[in-house]
Amino acid sequence: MNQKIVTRFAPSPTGYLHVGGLRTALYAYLVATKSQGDFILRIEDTDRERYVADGIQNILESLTWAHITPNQGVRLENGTIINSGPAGSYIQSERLPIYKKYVEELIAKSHAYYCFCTPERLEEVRNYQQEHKLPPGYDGHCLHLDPQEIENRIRANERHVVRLHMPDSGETKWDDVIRGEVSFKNSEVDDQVLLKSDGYPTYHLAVVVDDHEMNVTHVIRGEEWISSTPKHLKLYEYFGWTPPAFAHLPLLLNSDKSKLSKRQGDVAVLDYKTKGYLPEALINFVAFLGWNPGTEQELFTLNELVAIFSLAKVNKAGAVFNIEKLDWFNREYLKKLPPEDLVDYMLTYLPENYREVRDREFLLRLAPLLLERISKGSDLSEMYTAGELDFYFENPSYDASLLLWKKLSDTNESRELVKKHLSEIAKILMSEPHSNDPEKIKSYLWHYAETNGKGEVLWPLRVALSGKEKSPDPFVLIALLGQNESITRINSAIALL
RNA sequence: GGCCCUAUCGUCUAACGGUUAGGACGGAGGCUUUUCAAGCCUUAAAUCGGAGUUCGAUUCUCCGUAGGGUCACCA
Repeated sequence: MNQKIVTRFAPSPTGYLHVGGLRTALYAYLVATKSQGDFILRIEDTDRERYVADGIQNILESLTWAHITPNQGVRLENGTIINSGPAGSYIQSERLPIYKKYVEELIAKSHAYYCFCTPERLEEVRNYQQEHKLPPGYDGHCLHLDPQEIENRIRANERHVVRLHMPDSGETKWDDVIRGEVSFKNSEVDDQVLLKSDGYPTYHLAVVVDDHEMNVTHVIRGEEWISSTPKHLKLYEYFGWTPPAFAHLPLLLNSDKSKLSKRQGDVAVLDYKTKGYLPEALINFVAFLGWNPGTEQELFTLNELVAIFSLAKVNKAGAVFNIEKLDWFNREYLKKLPPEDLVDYMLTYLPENYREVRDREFLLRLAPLLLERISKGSDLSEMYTAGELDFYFENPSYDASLLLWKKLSDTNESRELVKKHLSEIAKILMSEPHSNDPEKIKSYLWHYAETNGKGEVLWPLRVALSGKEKSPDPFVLIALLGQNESITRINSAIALL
């Protein structure tokens, strides 16, 4: 691929970055990076009412966490927000004069016109159209205003907007990278507002002007933009610009197939971070929502995705965001974590004081045991809350009857038998010369268990060590706890019986 | 309602117009086993419906149906 591709991700800072946005950003990043082109981050903050103060921060944090980093426009460098590139500012609210200039050009060419209609009148028009089942859209009321009247009303400071003048015949079509040819009749496209009465551009104007000024070659965005693409195409035509390629991505869906929303689970990227999903897992998962490599490989690093990704293999139908599959990806990536990282990961989901109780060596042994039983960090927090983790850090307390294997009835004879086994095991553990050699100990214990009945020996031993009905096996626990602590726990069990 | 988009297992998806319609997640069963987890093996599960084109449609066309998107001085 020798064409240098320029893509952009252009969120508006109205809250948090959600996973759908993450996928859009990912695809745009992959396509640009693959061609060694530019991936721009632009902030579309032309709606002052929905503006959220730390919106930009949240977007950048989310992308940085996911390793999707723009090389132009707004980005994070050493924790501070920078905004730079050949096009000047990449925050639209700082580009107002540019939009104004282009709007004036459009008006001069009669491709746009002033409109003085009040919100109330527009509301009435809408209601009328709805009642009479007419196609919706602006009725052209201000299209043919007398130039002198326009001038007077503007001079009188009457509130006004500027609208795009769509032709009433013909059609607008384009060859969508993902969907093939899409076309709309011009008469069915609304005379969209381009410049609002507060002097800010609408999305439709700003996106076209900026994509052009920033040399964007591929517009990669969600399917919800399909129906406004004709307006954008008309603007390119009116300005005499070559339009970029358009790729409209399939939507991400809730399990009921509606557009992915907060109601049915987490949608914010940082929520997934908080829950303990690894960025590699989220990225890998989200990459597969609407795309596949055409092979049976499912695990890809970001760089591998860069190498193999292609818009040509993106499919058209919406994709349900299936958290179970995400969990699987996360488990796969958890398995790949180096031991030290695993400990740090585990520790962030356990109470502070837990790291004081045990030394690093112990935690290094513990982490794989725990991580094998969860999908994500928040599962650990839940296990802790449920009291399932305490025995790793302190002597467990439990009912003596738990020490009896299911095949033994709770009689004095049984208790004596268990007591005998535990005493024998304690002896084995205390005896030299196999101290501190888990493998040696295991072979001795295994031998004892095989000759005396595995269930009758191993079950009470495991319970003595864990105090739980379910836990890792006793050999693993002895290796984890060490000989001395194991003996202590066994003796406590004997005392219980 | 107008316009637009979409349609393969429950979910993500694969299949030059010719396959026993494949894989993954999840499910079920089994092996292993003192319990749990992991691992391994096995298994159930899909081409929305109807026409047409064709020797042959999951695949191409049309019509239905269903779902979704969009119809703001929001993006």
